[in-house]
Amino acid sequence: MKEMHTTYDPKEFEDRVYEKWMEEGSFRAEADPAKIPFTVMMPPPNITGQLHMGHAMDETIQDVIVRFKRMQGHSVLWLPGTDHASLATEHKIVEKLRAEGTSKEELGREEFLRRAWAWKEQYGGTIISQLKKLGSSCDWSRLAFTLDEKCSRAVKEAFFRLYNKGLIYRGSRIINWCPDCKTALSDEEVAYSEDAGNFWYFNYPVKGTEEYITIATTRPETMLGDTAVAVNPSDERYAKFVGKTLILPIVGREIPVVADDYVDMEFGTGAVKITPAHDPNDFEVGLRHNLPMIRVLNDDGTVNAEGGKFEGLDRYEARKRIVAEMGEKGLLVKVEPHTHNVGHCHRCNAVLEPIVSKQWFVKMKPLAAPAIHAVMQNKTKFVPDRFAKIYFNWLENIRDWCISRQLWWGHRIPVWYCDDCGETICARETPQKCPKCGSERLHQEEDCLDTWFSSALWPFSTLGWPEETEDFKYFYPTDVLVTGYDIIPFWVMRMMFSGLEQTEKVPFRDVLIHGLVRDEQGRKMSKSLGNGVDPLEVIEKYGADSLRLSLVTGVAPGNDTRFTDAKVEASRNFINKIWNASRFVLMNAEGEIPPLAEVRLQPADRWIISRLQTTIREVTLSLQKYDLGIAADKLTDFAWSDFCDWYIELSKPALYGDDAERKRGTLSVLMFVLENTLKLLHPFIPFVTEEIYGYLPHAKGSIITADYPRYNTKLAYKKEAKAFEGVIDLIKTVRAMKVEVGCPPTKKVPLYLVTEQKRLVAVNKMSILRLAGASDVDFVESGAEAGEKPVSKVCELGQIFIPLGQLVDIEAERKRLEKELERVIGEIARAESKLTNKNFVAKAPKKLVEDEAAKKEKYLDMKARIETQLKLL
RNA sequence: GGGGGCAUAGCUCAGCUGGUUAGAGCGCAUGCUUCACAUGCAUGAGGUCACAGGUUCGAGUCCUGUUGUCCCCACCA
Repeated sequence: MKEMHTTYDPKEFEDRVYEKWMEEGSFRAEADPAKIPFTVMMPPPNITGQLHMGHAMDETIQDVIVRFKRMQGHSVLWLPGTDHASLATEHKIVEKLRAEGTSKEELGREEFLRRAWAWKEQYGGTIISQLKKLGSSCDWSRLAFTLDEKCSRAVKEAFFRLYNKGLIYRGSRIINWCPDCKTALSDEEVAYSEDAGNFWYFNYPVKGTEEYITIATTRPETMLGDTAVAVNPSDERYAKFVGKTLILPIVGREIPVVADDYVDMEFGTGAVKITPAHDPNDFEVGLRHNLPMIRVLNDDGTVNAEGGKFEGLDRYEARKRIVAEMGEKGLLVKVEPHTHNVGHCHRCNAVLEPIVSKQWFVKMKPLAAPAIHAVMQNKTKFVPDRFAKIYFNWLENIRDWCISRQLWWGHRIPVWYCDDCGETICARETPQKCPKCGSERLHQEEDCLDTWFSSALWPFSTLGWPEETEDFKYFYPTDVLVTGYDIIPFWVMRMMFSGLEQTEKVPFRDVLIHGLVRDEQGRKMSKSLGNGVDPLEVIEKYGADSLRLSLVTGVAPGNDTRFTDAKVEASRNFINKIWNASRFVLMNAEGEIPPLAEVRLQPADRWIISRLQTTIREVTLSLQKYDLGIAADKLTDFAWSDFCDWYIELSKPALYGDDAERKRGTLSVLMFVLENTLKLLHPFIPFVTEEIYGYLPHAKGSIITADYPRYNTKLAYKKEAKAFEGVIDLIKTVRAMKVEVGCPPTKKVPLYLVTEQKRLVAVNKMSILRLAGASDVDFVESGAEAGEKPVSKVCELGQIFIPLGQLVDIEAERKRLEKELERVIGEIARAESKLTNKNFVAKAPKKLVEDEAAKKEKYLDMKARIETQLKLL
């Protein structure tokens, strides 16, 4: 047999183990009718992305679930992929081109796309290799990309269907425009932040009078596009002006004063300049009052021809000059500092401009309704369910989705226009001629679709939809979607309504939501703060298993968590423990080890086997509920405390003793428990468990495809396990007594026991001596037989006496006993108060009442013993 | 303005549908170099579960309110 290294060294085997899994095809999914499918779609990371801690956690959670289900015998498909991330990627490539001294306009669409694909080939794979480092057991043979042929086909199909149902339309509306990226954005892609700015108060002269109306604005440059001033209809201050005409300063345009409820009398001056082309609210006012819309900004944020002499200036330069000119004209009343929420581009952080523009939209109301119902009817469940509320809140307040982007890297909108008759044609394939006039002079819509339009189809586009492929039939709908709460509006919601609309099924049964990984101080990890921790560096230092375990322990679903080195270290220490415990078992494993069924089990054996069964049940239940943190907690507790600290220590007398049969029996139990523990641990720490599994003499195949342990009632040994807890309690009590009286732990002491469990103690005598640091155990009827000046303590098995002679400080011993007595009396009082409560006895479950009565008896017995001992002192 | 989270040991956090003496890790104290592991072992100190009410035989857990704190959405030009 190969020898295990003396220390746990993940670098030595992690890559090798992953290679082995790949070679064995362990991740490959098959549509096996004999099995129950279990499907998870990986949230596709952006091809531009680097693996960050958020991914690491998301991936780990999925991998734990997927490995668990695979071991349970499901036909598991975990489908990986990447997102073309149209805006993010295009932004990157544009920057690269700029550095090379060229631009996308210069290259033209075709050449630009060629470069983009080349870029994708070169860098798009990095995140994939990083996922492998983490141990992700996804089916790489099905690797998808939102811009590949399969997904593109689905996108066209979905668009086509929505268009024909009238759920996609083109129209001029106020949208969020990024002057840097030069594209429209959806409402969800706007990031608001409180920015310091100013409030400029301007006087607008009333035509033909000496009077003015004072308005306040945060964006003076938009005045170039003002087409009215609005006041509240019930505002008496301005009643006389309604219907009058103002002269827009600088521009000289005559604009009306209109009355509209939208205006808040309390805010600012109570008079609002109206710029319908550059503000969503003004846009609405403009529609109500039939105001002209005058767009004054170009796509790059400079002033256009409508701005007269300001044409060509950047918006901020124009702002400065306009303010200056208003000042010169004596129309600037005052300037106040003012912080307000400003929308920024999700991608490049530039300040967005609301601009009226012709774009494509998805009509949301008809799509949102079924998505709401599906969750209400529990067809899809959020875990934790509080996120359903957030989901509802979003969908109930949803507005139409702007899906067109003025970008090239993405799915080009499948719409063509006829150059002759102007007909709009939506088609799956490029049409040859206009169906209306027959003209062959057609040109395709220039715009691309929002990246999220293709992501929304991810659960089924990756399976070949709209074709009824084997994969689609077998693996769809998927079982669980794992993602962070920040993605609900972008993605979860859109997959839900898209899935329901296109496939008439919910795309997933459960949505498992996790929180954010924060830094040590609880701050969001971000590029600008530079506080992000690179998962790959952590893997390099501690191994992937340690990182994985640290990311799921002590974490509740949906809650944020902090990443600390200390946590990873704790995980590493645990894994090292497992490594060494395994090494211990294997070092002692000599000769033929009989299977568990052929072994006569000792009380300690039954105890650890029982504990294992309990752990199997608890861990399985927790994992089924997606309580990974609880599962990991129970598991580490069992493995470290019960197995390593107790059972292995208990096993040593047998292993080092002369009784060959008992030794083989103990080895059998050690091997059985170790193997099962490794299996339970495998989803969390796959590499090290696979590596150790390879050393087990009985193990067949790989642990990744082994059967997950099942709770076995026959091995539960509930009563015996409970009885054995008494032995553990005895050992702990003796240890504590020795420490309390200052007896050196190395000094072996004789024990005298008053107990009714003589057999149990006798059978475990060697272990008790070893673990408690005792020289001998004798049974007595009372403390009087326990030699000179014994200290005593009651424990579950009865009462322990240790004659310590000189070592004992009588006064200290009395105090100790009195304190103990006090505690016991307190417990008796507590139990009694419950038992004398008629309502408790009548209404509480019988079991609880019985337990309470038993407890009282136990404490009464203890009390009597302590009192006797006090008298003896 | 709307929605949501959090408040439990010095620190970071678990605690499911109400029922043990409220737990873990780290830290702290004390003691252990024996052959799996000092990335270890043992023992221990440390909590009026934010506050006030309520429901209940019974509340860290459910309800109402208060305070503090964080997040998301909307947004006053």
